[in-house]
Amino acid sequence: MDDRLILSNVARHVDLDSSEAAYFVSLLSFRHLRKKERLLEAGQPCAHINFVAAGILRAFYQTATLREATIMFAVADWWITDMPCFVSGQPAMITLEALEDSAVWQLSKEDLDTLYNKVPKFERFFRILMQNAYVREQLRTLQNLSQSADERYERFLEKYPAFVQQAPQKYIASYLGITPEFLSALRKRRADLKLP
Amino acid sequence: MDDRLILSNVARHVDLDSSEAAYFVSLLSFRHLRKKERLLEAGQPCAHINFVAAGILRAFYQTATLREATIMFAVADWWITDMPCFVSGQPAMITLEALEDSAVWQLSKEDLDTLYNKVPKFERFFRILMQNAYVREQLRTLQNLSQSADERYERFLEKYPAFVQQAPQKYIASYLGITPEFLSALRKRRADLKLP
DNA sequence: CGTCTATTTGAATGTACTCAAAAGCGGTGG
DNA sequence: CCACCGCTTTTGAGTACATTCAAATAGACG
Repeated sequence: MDDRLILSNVARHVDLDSSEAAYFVSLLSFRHLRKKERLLEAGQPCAHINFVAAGILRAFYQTATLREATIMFAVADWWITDMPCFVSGQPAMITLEALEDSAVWQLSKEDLDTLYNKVPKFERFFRILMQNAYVREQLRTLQNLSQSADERYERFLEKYPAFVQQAPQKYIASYLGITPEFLSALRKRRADLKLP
Repeated sequence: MDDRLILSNVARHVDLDSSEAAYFVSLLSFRHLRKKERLLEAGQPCAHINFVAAGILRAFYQTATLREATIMFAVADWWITDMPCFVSGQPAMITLEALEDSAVWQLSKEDLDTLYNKVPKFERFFRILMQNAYVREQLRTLQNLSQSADERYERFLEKYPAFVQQAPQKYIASYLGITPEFLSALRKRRADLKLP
């Protein structure tokens, strides 16, 4: 399997020598996913953190009223898991599903704990990863609080043009916290304003 | 100054020997804040991460329409800063204000970077801190997306009873993403349902 | 006590949702 | 190759949740 992408991802924040890199790679397992296949199902134990090697995944939460809230999308070069449950050991609350044929590297919680102890550089790596994730999530909260659905959609288009290509509209709506019908109406209004 | 609280906070995740603890404390500076005094003002450089030793702080963002979005509250034993700007070096987007007379320990970005290198255990400590912050923020996003204002207020009461005592209602409203008038109406409705 | 700010109240408005149905689109099998 | 099936997106009418604005009331602090 081609481990260059994940190694270059790690190399963005820490320098590994070749034996550290080899050890890290030895802990990973590679997995293919068909479109609509699930990497994690709500209720199951969340034992892995996943690095997307190819394709696109979606993390979503099934609400009480049988609706879905999309937590995040992850394309190649992104990490994704149910972090609350990965950390706490509780059963997963979210489901991870492939939006198209995809491939991931998986690292188990036990192996990650071992890795932290054997190669402490990974403490730094995941510290930076968590820090960035926190920052992204906080900015998202800020936008949810201070902006209208229309503005949030605008920011989403700017920030994640890749997702707009690859994710069905109804999932984008559920990421923005609006109904698909309303997103459709927003888009129509935008088109009417700009084209004629 | 009494450094026991901050040392016990660190001790929750990593064990420091006495020289490491002494070194850590030597990097901290202590600061008192009067009620309404600001520890950080939007537009200024965000040079410090802060540990609340006493009192309560609020982090808020001033929106385009001159309204405020409350990002978080922090009581004693919590860490707070404008993380996006602390990390990136950009000018602060948020303001940190004391809701009552308070006291904080401050650690500068440069000193923290030095600390990471001299005492790598702090990589682990802040990795866990960032991880917890990310998890909290993601759960908040989830609630914002999937719950009504009424439910969000209910969860807030359960999760942060301390804040409800200490923060004025209008700030709680702006944390929940609703207007003070609407929170007042919600509370009235709750009272009418439960008391008679 | 008086002033200033926070909270409450109420009416009118707007933003986003629900429900239902039609139209569009993609994949699959005949 | 195209016709059909299932799923996504669009459209529209009626409704609910939350906001705005204005004014009254209540609380905090000097």
